[in-house]
Amino acid sequence: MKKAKRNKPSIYDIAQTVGVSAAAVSYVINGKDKVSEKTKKKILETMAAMGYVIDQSAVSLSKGKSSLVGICFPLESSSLVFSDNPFYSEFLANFEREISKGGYDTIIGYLKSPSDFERWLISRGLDGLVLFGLYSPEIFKIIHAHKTPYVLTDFYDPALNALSIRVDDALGGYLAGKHLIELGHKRIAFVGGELATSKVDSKRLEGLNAALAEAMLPAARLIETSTNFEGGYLAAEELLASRDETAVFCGSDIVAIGLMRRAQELGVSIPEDLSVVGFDDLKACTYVYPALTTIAQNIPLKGQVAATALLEAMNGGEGMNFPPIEPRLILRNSTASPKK
Amino acid sequence: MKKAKRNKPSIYDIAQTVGVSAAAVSYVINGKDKVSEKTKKKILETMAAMGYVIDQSAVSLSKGKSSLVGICFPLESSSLVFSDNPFYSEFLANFEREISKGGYDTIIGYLKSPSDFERWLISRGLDGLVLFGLYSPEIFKIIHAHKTPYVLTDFYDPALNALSIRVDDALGGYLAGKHLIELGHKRIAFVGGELATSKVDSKRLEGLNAALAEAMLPAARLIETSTNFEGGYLAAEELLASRDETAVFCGSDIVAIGLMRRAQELGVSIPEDLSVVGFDDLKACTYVYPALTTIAQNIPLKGQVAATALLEAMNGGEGMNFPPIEPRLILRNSTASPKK
DNA sequence: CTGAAAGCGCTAACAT
DNA sequence: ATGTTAGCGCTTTCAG
Repeated sequence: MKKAKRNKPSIYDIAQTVGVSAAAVSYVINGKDKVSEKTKKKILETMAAMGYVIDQSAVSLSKGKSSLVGICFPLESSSLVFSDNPFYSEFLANFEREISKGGYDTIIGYLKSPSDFERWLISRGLDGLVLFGLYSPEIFKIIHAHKTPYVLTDFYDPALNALSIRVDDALGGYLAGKHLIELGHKRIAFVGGELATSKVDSKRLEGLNAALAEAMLPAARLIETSTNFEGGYLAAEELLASRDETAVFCGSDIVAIGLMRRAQELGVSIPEDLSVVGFDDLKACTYVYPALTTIAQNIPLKGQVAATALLEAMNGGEGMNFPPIEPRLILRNSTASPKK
Repeated sequence: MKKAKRNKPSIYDIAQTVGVSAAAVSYVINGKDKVSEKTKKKILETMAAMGYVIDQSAVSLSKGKSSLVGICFPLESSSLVFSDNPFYSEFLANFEREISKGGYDTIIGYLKSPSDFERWLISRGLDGLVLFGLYSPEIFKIIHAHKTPYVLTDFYDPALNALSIRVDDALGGYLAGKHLIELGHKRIAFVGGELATSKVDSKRLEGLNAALAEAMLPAARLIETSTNFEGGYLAAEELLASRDETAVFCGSDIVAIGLMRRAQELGVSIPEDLSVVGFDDLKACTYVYPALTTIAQNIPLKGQVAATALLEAMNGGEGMNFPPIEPRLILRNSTASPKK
């Protein structure tokens, strides 16, 4: 195979012009201090002069380390989760920025079949993985077989002793409940994803019910829907069919936003007729009117912590489980005391 | 360097168990029909049986082709453009899905310094590039020096004979103006990014003014701001300081959303007191209340076309410039006839 | 139709 | 402190 002549210089080229061996160049590149200051300096200079740039493929082949991490999004109901819920892109932006400090590039992927996943993981020689959502045992088997460090987000399976970045969802739910109760609400609904598959939402509901119980109030009415705008939009109708509740807590902002939207179309005004609180603290919370009161899970921090944890894991540092991120209530304008 | 024993099989391993040479295996992998059906079949079978997965680093090193494309976002004012404007993530989602059909993985990056950019481009051996925003001539020099195919989005420099994916921005502006004029508005404002750097917004304004001129109406009042929620939010105050205009056309939905938000806080109701139309057709258009009337640029299509064009370019197919995407008006609830 | 072997750029023993 | 050399896994002439 012939490549275009005179492309980029290799370590041999620079070694040759400096008058040393390729190994010497490799040493200075890798910071092994096996080279005298003098030659090191000369090497560095010629590298700059000749515009040397290391070839990652070669490094990868030689070291078995790609400096690539994969981030894998669930492929929910064949829609692009990415544009479904801004949560993902906000997370990605912050994760990427942090992991790049460690010299890693991020490659994105969607979860297709296990065999596609394996091909993706192996052929690229991914050094680490970030996984969103739920994955089958088969997937984990693959990951374990290749000993790839990974971090899970919002994962709750205690059987799996894995790094998991999450917020204290139950506390978040509790906070939301507490806030609504203090405002004087007695009947509260919860709108979230299918509890069977969304552990996160289960926890959030749990927290809400704990607050309710503490105040001797009845447990929340539960409405399950899909975790996106449309889900919230649809749930609004079900919620408003009976007007027993004066407040609703949604498992995600995007659901809350959809719900508010539909409620307004149906003529119920927020927060006068209905208080709503969300969870996540997306940017979009301030896009809507009234601005959405929510439980912040500090997405930027989450992205950053995930990166830090993964970096740690890839450097061999086992254990190092990060404590859950503490959620907090962000007061905006979608909640108020009930009218009557 | 010793790697953990018995890791993944190489073509040698599979060649050995089949009883042929490594070359034969390589041939079948690459679909060169230089191998008899019989052996080909046996090779395929053992590959499956042994769980063979090709190593991209090796391929990349050998062929000088990484099967990786980079997508580069501007790093505006040190903020994460990604969470600033959902446009980017919606584009990315669709681009990624399409390009992956061609066997490419997408690696994301932000534009840092030219030398960082070069390091990124070269060290990963990127096969193609998608560029958002404005780049210095220096950057293009680098790209050209390495002969990397690329596609630009929303780029208007005719001097640069490059693949560029864009919508007909002027037509979009015209459509927006026409709509507002037909509604009976006589004084219209335009809120967009700095025209000096945003060619896109210049074109959109141009189109608006063309419609205005056609109707013998005065040109639009121009308010420049930053292209994000905060920008629109701030612009609202300036716009509403004088109440001469009854309608406003914003260069991007995200700006329109910020503007609407602030306007509502200031007590002006939309569309009764002020009509607003955006540009992009983000999902978020329906999150807000009233839902935003906008000029759709069909983001999914844009992402898809960008991928197709890049695929084409990477396969040597030069030229192939795609026609601009045709924008269309999406009627929602943020526009109405002026009151008086 | 099949195999041997050189080479892609870099790393890491193992000398010297 | 520096050089030699054998891979890493795959592709691709060039010979059979």
